[in-house]
Amino acid sequence: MYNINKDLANIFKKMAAIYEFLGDRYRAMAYQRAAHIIEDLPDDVRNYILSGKLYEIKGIGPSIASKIEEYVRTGKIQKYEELKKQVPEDFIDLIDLPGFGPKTLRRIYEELGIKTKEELVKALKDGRIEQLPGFGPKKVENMLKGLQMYELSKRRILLWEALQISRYLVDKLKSSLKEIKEIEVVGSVRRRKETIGDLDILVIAEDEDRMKIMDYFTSLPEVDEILVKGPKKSSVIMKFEGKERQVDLRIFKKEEWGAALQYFTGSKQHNVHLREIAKEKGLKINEYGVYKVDTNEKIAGETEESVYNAVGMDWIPPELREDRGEIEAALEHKLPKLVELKDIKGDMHVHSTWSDGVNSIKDIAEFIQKKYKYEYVVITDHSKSQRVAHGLDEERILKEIEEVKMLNKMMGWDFIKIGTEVDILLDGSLDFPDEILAKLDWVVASVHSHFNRDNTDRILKAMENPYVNVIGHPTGRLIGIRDPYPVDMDAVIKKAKETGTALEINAQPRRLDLNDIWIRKAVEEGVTLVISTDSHNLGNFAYMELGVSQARRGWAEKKDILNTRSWKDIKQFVNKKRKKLGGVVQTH
DNA sequence: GCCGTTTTCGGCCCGACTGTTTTCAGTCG
Repeated sequence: MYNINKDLANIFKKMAAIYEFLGDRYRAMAYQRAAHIIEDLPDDVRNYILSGKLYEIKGIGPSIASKIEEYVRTGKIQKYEELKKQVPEDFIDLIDLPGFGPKTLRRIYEELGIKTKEELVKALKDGRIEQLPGFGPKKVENMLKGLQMYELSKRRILLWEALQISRYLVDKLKSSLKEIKEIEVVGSVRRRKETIGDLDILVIAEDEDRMKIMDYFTSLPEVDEILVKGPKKSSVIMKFEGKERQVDLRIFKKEEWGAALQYFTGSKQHNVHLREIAKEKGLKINEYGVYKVDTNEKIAGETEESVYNAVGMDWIPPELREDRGEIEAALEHKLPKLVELKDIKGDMHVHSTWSDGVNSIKDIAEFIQKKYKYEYVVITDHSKSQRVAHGLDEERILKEIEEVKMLNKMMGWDFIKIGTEVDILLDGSLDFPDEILAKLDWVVASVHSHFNRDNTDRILKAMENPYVNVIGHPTGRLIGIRDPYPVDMDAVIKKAKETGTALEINAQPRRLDLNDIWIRKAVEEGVTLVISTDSHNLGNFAYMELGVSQARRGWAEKKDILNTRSWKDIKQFVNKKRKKLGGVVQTH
């Protein structure tokens, strides 16, 4: 069964845009919210209909629920078809462009009769729009710029790239300006979302130093264009390796810092929900602090903890701030104690020169021991079906096992563990016979072919093998490049629990697979997870940070992540499954 | 269109900056 949540979310987003154009702001907000909710659902909406739970979802009322049912039944939403006729087709997308709001577009449509993007560009250039009352040359210029940026502004960058840029800018600003007392990158970077649009930076400084900081910031060599420049906020377009990014800088006072961090970290839905609760308690939250509504007395704001505490909540880790239940949990003091990078004891999916990695096993082992202080590393080279990756056949993997034994002897202890990333073949069988798999410490099984067919049965069958310990990158997606292959993840999660197989959180920046939604589902079902870097060179080991933040976004605690445990415990995990499914138990 | 241990009607987060204005609407995050 194919997941239709995304299709529905897209329709509701478009309906929201149309309602905004029509001037029905609040109805637009309702649809926008519904779109987000549906996108975040861990299950196909059809399952919610079947279980009668659709009407229990907060934010989905009778009207939107009936539209969801209509779409499931007929593949269409009649109301949407009617709405589309009331707005020129091009305008639905234009509403998202910088410089184009609903009011502006509406006037251009009504007063000039413009219906397409081409006509719009023409009218902007020949001065017709500039002559409308309330419009002027600057506004027209900004609209043209908005159109130009269309493609660019829509493209999001990977979290990893955003983190590199963020850290560079923070270092640069902090080391160049002693006036900056504190600096932090906020927004979706701080929440560790898998892709990032703009970068938001906050600093603390004295009032009299503001303009000096803004002058320095807006004249950095990477700045391509200044969009906005004021004493409290500046906005620029920066160019990094040919790619354009919007970067915002805001300056606050020390006593406002916590409120500012909270406000600009978002997400928007999280903040709206938080403010609603504050309001119920007679409080008002803005980016400067928390205030009593009746007396306007400021009661919190210097630290983020004080802001959350003021409304009766525990501090919420940024990775959870998506309005997916964290606010309710914080009110009840039931937030999870999330896994941390320092909890990680080893990496369990690594490629060496034996297949398609660039470093020898010896170099990998020495590097990891020195830099990461792990207790173990598992080498998991490809199996023979992966010809392009120099996958190993039976003969070569036996030699690899010998090499690892030899290296461990040299190092004086069993730091290196030997495993494989074995291909799950089309029929669900594996690319190595059980006799080989039985000799290994750890087996990752992954799908590397036939991405278009339904891969559920194939993966379920692989999980039934007593030697398969974890499913690698379970959905096969590549962010921004390839959608997940069709797979019933609910069934995979169930089977994982049943068979004692772990699921991987692959930390490669473009994979981050499982994603946050599926991690949460797996955690709820009590499935064990493994965070692995799938490293192909020494630099890749740093991706562990991304895997951990993704796990945190999925509400995972230390106990949910296998590689926070010692190797003794991991061996127990392996043998438990082998025993249960009739495999040969590891003794070494 | 959604929501409600103050409300089933009347709200729906809030402030900065810009561009166009002689005091503010529109946009943005």
